[in-house]
Amino acid sequence: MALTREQVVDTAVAILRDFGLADLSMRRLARELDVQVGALYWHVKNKQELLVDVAARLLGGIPASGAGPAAGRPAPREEGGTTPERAAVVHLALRIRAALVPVPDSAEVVQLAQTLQPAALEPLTRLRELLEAAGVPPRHSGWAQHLLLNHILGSVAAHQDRATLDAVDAIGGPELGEDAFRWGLDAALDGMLAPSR
Amino acid sequence: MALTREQVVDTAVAILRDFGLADLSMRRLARELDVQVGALYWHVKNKQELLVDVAARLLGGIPASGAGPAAGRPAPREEGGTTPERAAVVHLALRIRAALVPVPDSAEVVQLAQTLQPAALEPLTRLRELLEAAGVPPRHSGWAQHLLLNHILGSVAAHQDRATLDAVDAIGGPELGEDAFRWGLDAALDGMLAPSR
DNA sequence: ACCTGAACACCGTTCAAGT
DNA sequence: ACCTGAACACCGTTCAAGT
Repeated sequence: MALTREQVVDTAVAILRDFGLADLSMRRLARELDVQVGALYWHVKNKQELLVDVAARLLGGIPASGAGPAAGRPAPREEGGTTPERAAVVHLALRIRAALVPVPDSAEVVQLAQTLQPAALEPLTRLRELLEAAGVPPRHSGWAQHLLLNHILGSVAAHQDRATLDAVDAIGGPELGEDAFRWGLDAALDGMLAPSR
Repeated sequence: MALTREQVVDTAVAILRDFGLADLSMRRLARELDVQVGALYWHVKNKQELLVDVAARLLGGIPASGAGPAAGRPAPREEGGTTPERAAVVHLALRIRAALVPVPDSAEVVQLAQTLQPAALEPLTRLRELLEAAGVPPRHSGWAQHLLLNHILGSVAAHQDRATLDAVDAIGGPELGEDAFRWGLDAALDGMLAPSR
């Protein structure tokens, strides 16, 4: 039976997950699927388009989660210094990070997809909506979204590079695990949600 | 006369600046220098090492600037809500961004260099020192440095991708210029320098 | 509609051999 | 010490031709 685009994307994700981006070539992909390279180009325009699909699949498993749309009215401050809307942002950010951390070079792939087709990555647009619900004014929510996304992707990349470098050479630098991520996330949110802004 | 490592790095920077990372191949570099490819490998271990040197040169032009070492004692709060130490951080971040923005794909190159040889990029270690001087506790300054660096590199990359995509296709998304950068920088610093942290 | 075979124009890296 | 020539093992993309 005929090859499908889904098979192509599935296999691409599998190669990325198991061997990293350097091994995710069109030729390797074709070999894995037992077809000639040219066959792939009937299902996919080019490699970039394929990587956008890969990124979408990586983030596709993230559920909509609770914390529904309470946009419009300003977020109420709670006694603990946080709000449910802010907690929803934190929760989504952690989910995105958790989805990417186990997949090598996923940060690079997501960044490419984000610049090529921002609308294709639903969880990232949701992040922006949640930021607005948490109190970031709409004229700044795009900036806020980018700040958080850079933090997430930077954290994922550093974490993975750390892991591979440790296995090879063992050089310096701070740990940059989930603790560092939460610290930066909280700091950024504190700043972005400050009453002055 | 003989080729030098400086010539190799200089020419690599020139290619990056004029044509981008996709055109910066060892073969193209050799052609530009009128030598065979193999000759490059006498002066440079491999392409990654070369790119570390390229990144160092891109950031090398940034002067030490004022705001000397006032580390140790806590930063005094001023009436304007800012301190000279904080201003020094902002100033350096803007200098780094300004140095990278005109060079295509420079964010990618710097990120690679930063993970490969963090100590090779002096302005980035200085950024960490300035953050400590501004009040970030040493156990968090590595995290803070990474948060700011991700913001800088993300801003540079988005700005450049924007420019190239606009020339081709014209798709959506926020502007993400220097205004966005300063907004995120101020927000992040507000959070990181908050008394609670 | 879907795929093969083969080509085009590239890569990074190595290394014997030359000067 | 410094470089050439040539090879090895790859790339992404295109496209006539087959079924």
